[in-house]
Amino acid sequence: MSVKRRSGTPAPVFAALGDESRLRLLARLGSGEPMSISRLTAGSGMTRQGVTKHLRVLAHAGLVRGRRRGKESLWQLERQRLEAARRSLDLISRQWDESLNKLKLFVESDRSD
Amino acid sequence: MSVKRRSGTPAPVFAALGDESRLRLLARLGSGEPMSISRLTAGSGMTRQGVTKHLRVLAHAGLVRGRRRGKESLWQLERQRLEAARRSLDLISRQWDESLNKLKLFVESDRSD
DNA sequence: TTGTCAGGCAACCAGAAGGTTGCGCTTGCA
DNA sequence: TGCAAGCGCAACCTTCTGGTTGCCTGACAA
Repeated sequence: MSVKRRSGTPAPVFAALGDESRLRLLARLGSGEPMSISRLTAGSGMTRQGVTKHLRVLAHAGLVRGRRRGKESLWQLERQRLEAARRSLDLISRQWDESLNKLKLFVESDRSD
Repeated sequence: MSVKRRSGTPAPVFAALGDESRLRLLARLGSGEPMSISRLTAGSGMTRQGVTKHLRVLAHAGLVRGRRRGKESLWQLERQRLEAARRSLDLISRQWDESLNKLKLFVESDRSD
């Protein structure tokens, strides 16, 4: 395993996604090629350091990855985490469905008319 | 529309999901019947007020709904938000895929060998 | 009517989070 | 060799957040 993460809980990923600025960064990164911090900063309405902080949060959640090329550092999306998060939502939703179904069946069989 | 929400951004929903305590509450609520605050508090390791606060956050994100019955207030999941959140993730992921594909096609057609 | 159970409201607190500024270090180019 | 671009680090500030405690209100059973 290359990245140090306890894969047990999806909360950190959701927390990382729970900020407008970060979602905007993800959207910009989603448009294709890796981008440098300066480029991400331009038109973002905040400081380069602000962008850097957000990128680190995203990276710590495994949603993004950065590498250094020359004097600039290029960042790109890391897709697997998004899918993992989606699977978590699926799980919760499905668990809920099953419980509801069981409950419904139980209630209906209980009427016994 | 019954709930006051700007449906533009999914960030609040993700932010609501980005906390372990709240995920645990969702999991317990996902196991079927609506539950009262006292019942949710039991075994949660925090105060009733803490639980109440989290429930309010979840409710504000549209993930949960509470109604009063007699002297207790019953809470249950609200599934549509979960699906909406999942769709948001789908969207980001798909947008990314498309961009990557375009880029790949472009690069490959550029080689022209 | 009185006691108790379930909640709501408000104040408070410590720590985390979003964001900025200042400074110093490399990389690359003229 | 010198200078500017791009970045990292650290300190700082303000606001938000997770959680608690204290007190008061409403529902209901005896």
